[in-house]
Amino acid sequence: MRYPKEHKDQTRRRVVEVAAARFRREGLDKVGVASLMSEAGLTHGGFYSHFDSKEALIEEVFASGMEENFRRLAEASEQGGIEGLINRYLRAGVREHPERSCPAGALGSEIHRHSKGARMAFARKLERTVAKIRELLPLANKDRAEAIFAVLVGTIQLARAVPDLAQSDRLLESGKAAALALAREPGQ
Amino acid sequence: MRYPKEHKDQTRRRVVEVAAARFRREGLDKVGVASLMSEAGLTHGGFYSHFDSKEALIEEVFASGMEENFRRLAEASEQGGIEGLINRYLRAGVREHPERSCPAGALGSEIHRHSKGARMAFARKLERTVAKIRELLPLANKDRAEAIFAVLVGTIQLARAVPDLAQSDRLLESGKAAALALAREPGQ
DNA sequence: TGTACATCAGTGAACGCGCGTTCACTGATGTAC
DNA sequence: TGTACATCAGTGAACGCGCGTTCACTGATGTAC
Repeated sequence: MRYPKEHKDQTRRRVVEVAAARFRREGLDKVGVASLMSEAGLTHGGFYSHFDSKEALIEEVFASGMEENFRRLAEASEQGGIEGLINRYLRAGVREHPERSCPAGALGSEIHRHSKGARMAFARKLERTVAKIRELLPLANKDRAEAIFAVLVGTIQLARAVPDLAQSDRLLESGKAAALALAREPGQ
Repeated sequence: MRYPKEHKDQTRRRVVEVAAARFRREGLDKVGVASLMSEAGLTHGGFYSHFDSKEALIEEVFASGMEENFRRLAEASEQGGIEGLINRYLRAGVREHPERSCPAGALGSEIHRHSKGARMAFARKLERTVAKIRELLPLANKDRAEAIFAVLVGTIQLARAVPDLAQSDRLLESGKAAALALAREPGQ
């Protein structure tokens, strides 16, 4: 078929994008290579001319996919500082759409079972997000950046897991209030 | 073979126990019925005289399994109050042994993809754990119980996901300090 | 300008494997007579 | 007390299915002459 030279890169990026969404919604294990490729408009055989294995795709997704989420959080913080970021992260709409949400929230408990490469890529993303939070904090509270992120991750997961909407909403509110308290109240 | 009357119940409990450990270590999807039964000393065919489906076992595990973890947290809080509970939850040893750890930490991001029954059973466990935390808090901070639990869940997951031990240790320390701050510092 | 050929992204059949589930069967023991 | 039979927890072969991966092939287009 001989495509224009940038064609293969475009295809690869499309597969990564599709995977980034599907993985977050359905989990890393539940999404098959064939269904991924077909959603990208291709057949499954071609997968291996782009990636060595499914695990290699997972690494790529953690390394270069899921950027929309970080961008959205950064934007929200430009408008509303740390409070803007917190509210954006724990919006009710985010609970219903894991496919566009934070990787740590969507896949947190699965990552440790994957390759070193995937975990390293995840760790780099985590560091960057924590750094973003840290720069929004007053000097005395900078060492709480990791924990603030942990409240957000834990809260969105619990809010998704619980089937009762009222209980879920309460979890979100409690998480927002506590994350904000950690950001603003003076440390010991 | 005709076994004594309490035999079947014992077998069922053994399967639930094995599943509770394996699920937390390997994930709900990665553990097969056959391997579960063989670890319980049985063949896979017998599974369906105990449970309607694998999903029914998952519900049972959330409903009645994983009790050791709650008991351990309750014990730690009898000795050391909320600080004892927090330190127990975020011990380095817990990071290395998801199979005996908190279901929310080990499976948090997978639960929302499962049956209503499983999610309801999880929600009940969550409520009980949050109530336990709440009773350890000073009056002014009782509404932070959910968020304190969320820090613990988020922190243990991030600490497990990250491959660098130093980064992981930092996450645990930050989580402990923040959870304690939420418990002790006066609310707004 | 026209023809022959090399390239290579993508195709689709095939692989071995483990999954969840079904079902006819086994055989030790409790129960009925 | 001794024998015949019912029970039922557990067995293991078989099912259809989707998985990740391999590989010989296709065929439109860029390149060489």
